[in-house]
Order: sequence, then structure tokens, then C-alpha cells
Amino acid sequence: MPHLLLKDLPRYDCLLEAAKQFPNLDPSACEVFLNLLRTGDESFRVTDEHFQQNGLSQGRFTVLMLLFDKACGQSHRCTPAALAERSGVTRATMTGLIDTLERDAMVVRKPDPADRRMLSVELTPRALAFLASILPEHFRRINDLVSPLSEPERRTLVRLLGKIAVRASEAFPATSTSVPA
Amino acid sequence: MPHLLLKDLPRYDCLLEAAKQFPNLDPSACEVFLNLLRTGDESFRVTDEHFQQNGLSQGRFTVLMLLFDKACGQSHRCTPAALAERSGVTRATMTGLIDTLERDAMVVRKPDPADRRMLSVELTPRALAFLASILPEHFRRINDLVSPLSEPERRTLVRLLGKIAVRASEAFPATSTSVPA
DNA sequence: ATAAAGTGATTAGGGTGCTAACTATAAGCC
DNA sequence: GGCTTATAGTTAGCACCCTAATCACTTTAT
Repeated sequence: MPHLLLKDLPRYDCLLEAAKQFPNLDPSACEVFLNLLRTGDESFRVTDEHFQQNGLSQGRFTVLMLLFDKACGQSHRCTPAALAERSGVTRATMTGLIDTLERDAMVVRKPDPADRRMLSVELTPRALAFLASILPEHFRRINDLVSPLSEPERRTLVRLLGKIAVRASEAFPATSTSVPA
Repeated sequence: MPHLLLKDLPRYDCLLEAAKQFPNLDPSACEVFLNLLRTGDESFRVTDEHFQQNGLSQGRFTVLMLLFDKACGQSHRCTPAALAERSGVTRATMTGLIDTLERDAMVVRKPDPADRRMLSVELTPRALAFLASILPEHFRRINDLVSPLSEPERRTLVRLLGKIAVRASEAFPATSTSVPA
């Protein structure tokens, strides 16, 4: 996420004013865009702050949750490449995340007996206990954050966000590492 | 912004499943939260990609826009500290942003005659021409991103996002640099 | 069998943001 | 005046994530 935004968003009448200079500027679209980035960033901060208090980052938390999900029944092979793919980071970044998690005794790397290029990554008991200790507060924060919205409002919000997310991935596909020659 | 999220969000039935283990987990709240972070991140990517193509970052763009706004009539004193405050970054970070913008001949630092601790930062003509060249495409991308939403839907989305943003800043106030004790 | 191409993981180096410590200047108080 | 405190800007060092290049191993083709 941006980590840098306008702290106080431009008011709508300022956008109307600015639109006079730029024929392309659609005030309502800009308003949506700026509110989306700001609220996304604020929401991110709410949980990230909690992570930092516990020596975690968003990236390491995501990895732990993916492994935890697997530990709870699913039997994905948890290789660094698969974790990177599912987290949306590069394999190089995943190496670094696993490095620090392993240093903190949260995960272990195990060689694959069949293919010696591959590793599998597994949670330690310490990680399970750690997750059990922080998840209640994590969920409490999320509930608190979303609490002003009724159930119908939540459904509406998810639907509208979904429309934008679909548009983003269709009109502006992520430049993935799979390059065309 | 996070820059790292679940690429494919957990489906709702998975959240229902997980809720059995964690009494604190509210599936609809989590769904809102995850969609908000993902859509915020995707939206950020849409414009950031364009910035990168033009050698810009979100941070430097924000600074340019704040100075541009000032150049267009408002007469804020544009000191580094004021820019940092309005952008939501630290003064140290602002020093770095202004460094690179000055290196690229986009801004100049001018000493304040009255108080020799202070500087004021001003756009160069080059920056004005540069902004005029990239802003049309910037606004076009925003319009395209938000295009799936009707005007009433946009108002609804802004209203719902606002509720969450208000809650975030009230229940989880940003730990600013102004420390107690 | 061996060379070539493909795949998994890592390392090297860069950009951006942060906190904490530092320098220089200004303002308040004895 | 001279000492303390506050403020503006910078510097130093860290964490995170990225791209590009590298190493190790497997698979495919000759």
C-alpha cells in the first residue's frame, strides 16, 4: 500500500475547481479514488500497528496465515515459490520473509526428498502458539473497524469494491514476471 | 500501502470455516477488510505504474501536487515541515523526497529571510510542464478505474468508506510524533 | 551419455519509508 | 547578556519490497 497519501483529502469543491483546468478530471471519480486509497491505508495501519507491537510485518503475517491454513487440513505443498505466488510477492522477497521467520523460530525449511531443488516450509509449534495469542486481538480490531457498517452495507461495500477490483485487473493487468520474450 | 496481500482472497465459506476456530472472527467484517485492502492496493498500483513509467513515485507526486495546488492561488508557506504534515510522512522522509525532486530540477529550496531555520520549496517551470504532460493520463486512469460505478454508487461507496475511515481514526488514532511524557 | 534448456531458491544491489540522533537557529527566562 | 527549551531541517542506520543475476538441480533433446 502507498504508505504515503494526502492526510487531509481535497474537498469536493476543490476538485470541482481543479476540473476547470483539466478536462480529463472527473471529480466524482477522483473522490472515489482518493477515499479508497486513504481508507485502505488507514485500515492497513490498524492491523499493521498491532503486528509491529508483536515484532511482525504484514508480509510475515501473510506467510504465517498461509501456512496455518495449510496446517489446518489443506495439503498444499508449501514451497517458497507457492507461498510467493499466493502472497503476491516475488520469490526473492519470500526468501527474505522466510529468513526472518526462520531466525525467529516460527518456521523451518525442510528439503524435498524427491526434488532436491525444492524446499517445503512448515510452521513450528512456537508459531502456532504465537498465532493463537495474537489472532483474537487481530480479529477484534477488524470487527471494531467495520463495526459502523450494517450487514447490508457490508454486502454493498464488498460488491462495489469488487467492481473496481475487477476493472483494475482487466484494464490494467499486473505486469507479472512472466514476460513475453 | 501494504504492497503485499493475499493475491486470491479467501472465499467466504473458508471464512465461515475458520470462524469455528476463532469465536472473535466475524466473517462479514473480515470479508470487508480483505476486499478493502486488496482493492486499495490494486487501485494504488494502477496509478503508481504510470508514475514509475515517468520516473516518479507516489511520494514525489504528492509533493508536486501539493506545491501545484499552492502555485494555483493558495498561499500556504510551503516549508518541508508543512509538506510533510500535509502528506502524512515524516520530516526526514520529506527531506529525501525534496532531495530527489531538486536533483531532477523539479523544485528549488529557497531560504527564508525572516527565520534562517526555515526553507520554502517551490516548483520549477520544468515541473509545471511535466505535470501538464502526465496529469491527463493520470486522470484518465482514475476515470477508467472507477468507470464501472454509477454516480449513485460512487456516492454510496464514498459514504461507506468514510464510515470506516472515521472509525479507524477514532478507535485507532495514529501514533503521531507528538509523544506524551 | 551429454549438452541444452527449464525450474527452484538465493544473493546482490536499489528505492522508499521509518526512528533516533544531530546541527543550527529562535524564543523565553534568570 | 547568557542559559534553557523549542523548532526546522538533516543525517545515519534500519526494514521492507523490488529487479536482475547467480547457483543448484532436473528434464529434454541429440
